[in-house]
Amino acid sequence: MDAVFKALADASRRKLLDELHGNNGQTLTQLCGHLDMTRQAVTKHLVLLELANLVTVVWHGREKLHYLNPMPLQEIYERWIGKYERVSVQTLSDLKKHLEDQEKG
Amino acid sequence: MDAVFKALADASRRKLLDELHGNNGQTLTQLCGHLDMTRQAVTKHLVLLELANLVTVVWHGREKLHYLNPMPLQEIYERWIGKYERVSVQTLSDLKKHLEDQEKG
DNA sequence: TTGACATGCAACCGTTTGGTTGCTTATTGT
DNA sequence: ACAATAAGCAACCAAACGGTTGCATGTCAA
Repeated sequence: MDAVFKALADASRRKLLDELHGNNGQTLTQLCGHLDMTRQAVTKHLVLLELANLVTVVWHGREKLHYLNPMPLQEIYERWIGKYERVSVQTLSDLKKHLEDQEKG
Repeated sequence: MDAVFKALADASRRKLLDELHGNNGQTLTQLCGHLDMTRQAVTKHLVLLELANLVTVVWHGREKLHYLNPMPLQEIYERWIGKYERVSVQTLSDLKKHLEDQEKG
């Protein structure tokens, strides 16, 4: 879980996921074309994505094909974000107003 | 968006959100009770959560009350995670198998 | 076979992060 | 009035992060 959140914390890595979402199975050099940094930097980002299981690699000769794996994202939603759904947004603004009025009066 | 992902990247901060989810409106010292670090460290975490708009603060005398705001989480789901929902998980394993068979034969 | 191409590995570097300590300020309750 | 409580501010530190450069390895195609 921590690895997934960490992986998502960087904009370049989210961009890589976006690229694969648009065109799955790209090679490393293809992915490098979308980002303004060296191949090695992209490699490092991809390693983190692989560790988080967000990207799976298939070697094809000398080419490394990258595939998006959305499973961890669904898990994060189901097991983490989902539980915050029922927190009332109204509750907060109501309470804030209440306290402010209380201090004035 | 980036601030939210960054805020969620740390386990201590996610724990703080969890604590507020269980018991909303806690003071700073209350929140410190749940984490094994100094008050100042917790403050820093809370600042990031506030910047990400995940936590809203209401001052009440000398006490700082913290409230969970789940809105950014819902936005992340709707505007980011949601779009990955339709990526077929099957596609990947199928392709992987295909390529592996291809290389053997 | 050999050159070009796709990738890996390792060392290095500045900045950010997560935490600490020490001190200050402001509110509260007796 | 004053001691205790709740919190803020600033400096400092080690480790992690995001990126670079230089070189090595393996595969393909002419």
